[in-house]
Amino acid sequence: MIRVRFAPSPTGYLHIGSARTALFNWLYARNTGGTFLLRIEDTDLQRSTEASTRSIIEGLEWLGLNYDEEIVFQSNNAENHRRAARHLVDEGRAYRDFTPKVERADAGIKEGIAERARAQAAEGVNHRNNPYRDLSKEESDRRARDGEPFAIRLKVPEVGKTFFADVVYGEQSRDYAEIEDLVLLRSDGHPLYNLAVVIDDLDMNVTDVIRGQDHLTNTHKQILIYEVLDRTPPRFAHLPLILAPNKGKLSKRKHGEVVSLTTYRDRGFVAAAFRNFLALLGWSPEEAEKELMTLDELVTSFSLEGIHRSNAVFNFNETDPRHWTDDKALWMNAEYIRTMPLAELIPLVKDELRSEKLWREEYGEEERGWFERAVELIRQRFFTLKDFSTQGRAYFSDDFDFEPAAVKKNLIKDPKLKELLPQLADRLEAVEPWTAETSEQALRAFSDEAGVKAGLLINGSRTMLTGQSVGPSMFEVFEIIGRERSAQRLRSGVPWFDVAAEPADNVK
RNA sequence: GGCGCAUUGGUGUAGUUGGUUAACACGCAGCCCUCUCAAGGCUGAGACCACGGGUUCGAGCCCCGUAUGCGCUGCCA
Repeated sequence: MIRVRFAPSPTGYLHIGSARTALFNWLYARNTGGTFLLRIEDTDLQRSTEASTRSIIEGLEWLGLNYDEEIVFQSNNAENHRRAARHLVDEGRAYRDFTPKVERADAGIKEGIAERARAQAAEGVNHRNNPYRDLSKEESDRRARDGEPFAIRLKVPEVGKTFFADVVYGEQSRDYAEIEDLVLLRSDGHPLYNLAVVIDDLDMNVTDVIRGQDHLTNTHKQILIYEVLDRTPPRFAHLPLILAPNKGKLSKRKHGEVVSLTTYRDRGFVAAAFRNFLALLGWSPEEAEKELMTLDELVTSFSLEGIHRSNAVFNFNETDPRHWTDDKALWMNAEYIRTMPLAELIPLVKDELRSEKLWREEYGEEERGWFERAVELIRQRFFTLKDFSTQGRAYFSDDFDFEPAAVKKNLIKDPKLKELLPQLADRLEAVEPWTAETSEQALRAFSDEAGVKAGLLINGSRTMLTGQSVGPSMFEVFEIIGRERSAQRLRSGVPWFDVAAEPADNVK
């Protein structure tokens, strides 16, 4: 029976790389009929926050990745970890290190470590030269009893190698000489990552560890711990990383909110679309020609064998509103918005309108039919759910903005429109019944009489009715907006001759 | 510095046991459609498969080296 876990550390929001790791774990569990677990790795008390934990849970919920058992908080298992560490000391597999703790500033730490490693390499390091490594049991016990602080380090054997077969990256081995005597327990008694994961994965009977490739080399240390514990390690499958456009690591500090999963929810992504997109980053199904996949299809076609080894670049451009995130993700979201069953889209649109105070209860009741037709009409050219409340605003409210460019191009350009549009309103008011076809007949007849091109009236009407220069077929718009509202808007006093004098964004 | 991992058009990917015009999607350009913008249809540009050697009748696929990128190297996870 397969048991997998997603084990994020709550030191920030859930970012898309972690979200993908969660997705893959979940897909694998569902594909194999296994169990998907969630463990919050909050052993770093300084950096862990409750807000992060919430963001992780919310994110998983949004993506629809339900976990099968109670959430495990790693900090609750600290006593287990300590017991294991002490046990290893008793067995002589680990030792107390009485070296005083050196504080490290978190910022710039990577450079510091690399530099130190370089310096050590230059003078020939021996990872086993810790003076306390071979301290006699008696003295070690005595100093501990006397209250001298100590960390517990694993006593890595002098010679040998660790091996494991990664499902994605294949056979891996690492010489013991490459592995330092890692700290298991801090001098303040806090268990550290490598010990904690091993103990908890064992506790939770995890059979397959699926996680980011940044842990590939850590795995050797964990294998070592499994060995001294005399337990068999789980299977490991490491995932390629998701990189920023410059092929660097995705980070909050450098890249901001584009890397946060909740940003996608908040900016109008359909969860199914984003999930679909994420699944294709670093994995591809056997029938690769199919990219738009339902959840069921993802579940049935998912396999660890389809995971790649090379990192994937996630494109985005914060400065360009049109390409603020990956083009393909945006395309996929649009594809979902225009093709998903209307019944599934409606609730999402409802939430969006509600959050913008555009939702009216009638839309769910007597005007439900109208609402569905309106959504059907406008969804065809939307990219995100946000578009329903921005570009789609005029369909749900009489209080909408006019795009200055649209006003200029479709209204101000031809002064005749000032008289023609109200006249068109008169004509339309007489149309019976009110449909796209009848309004089209009326408009075309009027344009012939007036001796102007239909396009002039059509484009002018579009801007008068929606404030925009682009949108669905105008006659469909007439039908949806309704006869009275259409006529009213055609006559409404847009002061377009004064417009040019006003600041562009004040045009209303 | 050491160790590890990776390397197919701008991006995501496909490329069966090495076999001849390197495929698909997004993006980009153009055309068609058309009341605009999308969608849709068609067409196109864009990759000497990181580079250099080798093995072979033949290599994107195998081997070696180099470069580049990424990861780990912490009493962070």
